[in-house]
Amino acid sequence: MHGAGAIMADTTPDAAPVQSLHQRILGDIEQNIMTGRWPPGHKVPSEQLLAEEYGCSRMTVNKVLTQLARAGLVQRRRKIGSVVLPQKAQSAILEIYDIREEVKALDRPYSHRILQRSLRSSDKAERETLGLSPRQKVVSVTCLHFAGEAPFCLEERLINLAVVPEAEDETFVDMSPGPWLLGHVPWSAAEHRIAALGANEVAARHLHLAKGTPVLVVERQTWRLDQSVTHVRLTYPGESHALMARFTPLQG
Amino acid sequence: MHGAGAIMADTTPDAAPVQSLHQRILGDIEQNIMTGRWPPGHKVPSEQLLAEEYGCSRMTVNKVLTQLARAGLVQRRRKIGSVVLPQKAQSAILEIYDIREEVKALDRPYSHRILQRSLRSSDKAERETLGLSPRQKVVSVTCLHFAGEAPFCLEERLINLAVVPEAEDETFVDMSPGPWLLGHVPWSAAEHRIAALGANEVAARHLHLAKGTPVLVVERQTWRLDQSVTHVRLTYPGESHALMARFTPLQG
DNA sequence: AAGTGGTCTAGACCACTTA
DNA sequence: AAGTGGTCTAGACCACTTA
Repeated sequence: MHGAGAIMADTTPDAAPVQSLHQRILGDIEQNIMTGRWPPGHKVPSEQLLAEEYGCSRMTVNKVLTQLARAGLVQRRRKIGSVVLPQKAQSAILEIYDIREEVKALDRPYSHRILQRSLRSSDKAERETLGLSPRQKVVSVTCLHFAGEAPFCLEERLINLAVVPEAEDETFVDMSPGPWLLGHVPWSAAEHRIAALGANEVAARHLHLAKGTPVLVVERQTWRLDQSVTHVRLTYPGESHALMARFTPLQG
Repeated sequence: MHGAGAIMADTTPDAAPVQSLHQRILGDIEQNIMTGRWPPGHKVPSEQLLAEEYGCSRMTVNKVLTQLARAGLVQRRRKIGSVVLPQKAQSAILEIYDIREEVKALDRPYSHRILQRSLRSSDKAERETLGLSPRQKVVSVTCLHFAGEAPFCLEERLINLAVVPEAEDETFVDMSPGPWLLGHVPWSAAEHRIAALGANEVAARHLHLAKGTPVLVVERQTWRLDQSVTHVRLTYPGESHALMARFTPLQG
C-alpha cells in the first residue's frame, strides 16, 4: 500500500453498473410487454434502431431479442422484424419436486424405506411400458417415503438395466431410487401423467388409507436418447397432498 | 488426446451448413453430457480451448456455454471454468394445457357453456385469495367445458377488474375465460396447486358424478407484475382424466 | 432492391477467483 | 499473478422475405 487507502474507500463515484447493458434492455422490453404497452402483435423496434437508441452495438440487442424469442415472448422474422406474441396457455409450466425436497419444504423429517427390491427378467407388461426387447432385465423397487412417522408417498419403480447397469448392485437404502438415478443417468426426455384415482389395495395399505380414498397418482417415464431409463408411479394421499409450482416465464 | 476427438464432430465436406456452427457445438457437448461421457462434475474445456478446437471465435462458444448454463446442464464460474451439473429433479417440468386443446387432442368436439357470471364487490375470502383491497371489484365466472356431450371440466374463476377492466363487458360466450384472458393480459408469474379430492356437491352435479368420487383439482393463480390477475379452480373427473406432458430439457 | 434478422469474427477490458 | 468467464464493440457477409 502506498497511501492509497483513502482512494480505495472512496469508490462508486458514478454508480457501478449493477445491471449489464443487455439486462437493462431486456428489462425495458419485458416491461413494455408485461404492462400491455406493447400488446400482442405490436412490432418491436428493429435491432438497428434499438442499437441506436441505446447507443450500443447490434450484437448486444441481438442477444436480448434472441433470448426473448427463445422465451416465447416475441417472434422474429427476417424482413418483418420482431412482433410481440400472444401468451400461450401451453407455456404455463409446473415443476415436479423431488420427494425429499417436498417433505423438507414442509419442515418435516424425511426418511424412506425400501419395501421390495428385485432383479428379474421383464414381463410382458413391463416390456410394453418400457419398450424393451424380450430378454432385457429390469430392477423393480417399491419404496415408501415418510414425513416424520407418516407415510407420504408410495413409489413403485422399474429401472432398465440395459441403460443403468450399476443399478444391479444398488440397494437404494442410503439414497432412494429417484435421486440415485439423477446422479447416475442424465435424461433427455420425460413424460408425465397425473390422475386422481381411488386408492387400490396396495396403496391403501401402505399409506394407511381406506380403499377408494382419492389419491394423486403421478406416473413418469424417462428416456436417455431413445432408450427408456425408468418408469415410476408415485401415489400420494390426495386429501393431504398438493403439488405446487410457481413459474415465471423469463429469467433475466 | 484429451477428449478433443470426442468433442469434434465430423466436418461436413461439401454440403451446405444445415446447422449453424454454434448449433453443432451445442449438439456435441449435449451428446457428451447425455451419453455420460462427461458425467456430473466433469470439467468442460474452457472457452478458449473450445474456440481453438473448433477454429472459431470465443464469442461463438461463449454463446453455446451460456445457453447450456441457462438450461441448467452446466455451471460456469470464473477462474474455475464450466462443470457438468447433476440433473435435478426440479427441472422436470409439466405443461398445463389449454382445455380446448386438451379436448381437441382427444379428437372430441369441444364446446363450453357459461353457467354463471357476475360482477360484484369482492368478499373477504376472495380478497384474501387475490390479495385485493376492500373496495375492489371482481368478475366471477363459472364455466363448464364439454367433450362432445360429456362434461369434461368445471371451471370456477375470479378475475380482478382492476387489472382487467375489459372483463366488465365480456360475456365469455364466444371464448371461454382462459383463452380470453391470455389474449388480453400478459402474465408474469403463475402458481399452481394440484390435488386429488372427493367431488363436492357442485362438482358432482355438473360433472355427473357421485359426491365423493375422486376428482383432479387444479388451482392456478396468475399475476401481472405484482397484481393478481385471476384465480381459477379446474375440476376434472379423476378416473377419466390425466394431465400429460412431455419434456426435453434443451431446445437447440 | 431493400430491410431485417442470423451468424460470425477478432479483438478488448474487466471481474472474479484461486494460488 | 494468472486463468477463466462476462460483456461489449464495430464491423462483415449472408439468407430470407416483401415489394
